Amino acid sequence: MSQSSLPPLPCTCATLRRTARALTQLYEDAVRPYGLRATQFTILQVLSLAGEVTQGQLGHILVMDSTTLTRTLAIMTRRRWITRRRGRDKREWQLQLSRTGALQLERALPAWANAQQLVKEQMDGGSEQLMKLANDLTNAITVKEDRRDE
Amino acid sequence: MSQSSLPPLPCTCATLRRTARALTQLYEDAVRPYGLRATQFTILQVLSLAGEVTQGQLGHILVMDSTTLTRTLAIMTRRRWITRRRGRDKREWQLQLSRTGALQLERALPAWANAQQLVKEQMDGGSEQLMKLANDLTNAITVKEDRRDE
DNA sequence: GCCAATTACATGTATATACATCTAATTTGC
DNA sequence: GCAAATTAGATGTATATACATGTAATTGGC
Repeated sequence: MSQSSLPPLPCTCATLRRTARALTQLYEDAVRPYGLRATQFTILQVLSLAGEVTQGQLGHILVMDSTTLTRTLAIMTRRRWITRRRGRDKREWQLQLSRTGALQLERALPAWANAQQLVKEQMDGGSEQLMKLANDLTNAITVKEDRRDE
Repeated sequence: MSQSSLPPLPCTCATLRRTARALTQLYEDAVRPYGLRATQFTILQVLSLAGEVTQGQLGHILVMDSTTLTRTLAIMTRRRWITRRRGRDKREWQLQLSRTGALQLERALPAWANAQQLVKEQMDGGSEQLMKLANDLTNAITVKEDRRDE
């Protein structure tokens, strides 16, 4: 089994980027009917779990440059999936899932769960292992200065 | 150990995309002094290993849309890292690493090896496991129609 | 061999992504 | 409390990425 049709790559980064592309195709096929991209779905889901967070905190959680989020959040705010208000610190935005956004997430959730289920089945128990290793690596290489919040 | 500073994400796709972003930062920091992006380095390395391939074959290997490669290859061809010539089938391009490209790869290789080594150390033996699981998943979800070449 | 279907790549468009640089707000030293 | 240093996010720019669609070449059916 596992009759490799893809040549292995010598580079860990290239390998994980390739897997991310493959997964992105699978998941975007799933949520496309709801007008969502992978990143957008992820942000909806994270906001739903995390409640109110600043743009910078969201960037930390996703290991994504805060200025990258400026563009994606602009799209999502325009579509009224997210509400933003200034925090006590007037430089930062407090972000929250709007009712529309929560509804949007709810609608797409079954399609996402299907993709998620398919991955679990294909990996035959290995998906938890994969997630754990991926998270260990992310934690290990994500710069420590990013901590201070806890 | 492994005092998780990052919250786990419920989504396999989001998790792997996050890891890919973290890895990309590490590896791009390494090869940036040589004017290379992660994707560009990967293409140099793959061409060095694979010899002459068509654009479509390269897309299969990287699980990347062939039309995406059009843009990246245009950049790399402009910089003379790659030579393209029409194949017997005049629709396709036969791609090859140029001497300049091979030199470019050679120059950046030690910096890449450092990043690679750092990942290996951080993962304490788990990096092979991670690569294997990632490749299994990629093979499992990559559409089978993509085979015919072997 | 011809026409229809398919294939390989190009192009238009939208989003994702990061870095350099900029501005405004906050924090730190004194 | 003020000036200097830092921080949060915005903006300009370049690349990465995929999909829809277009064009030219190839293949398949007859």
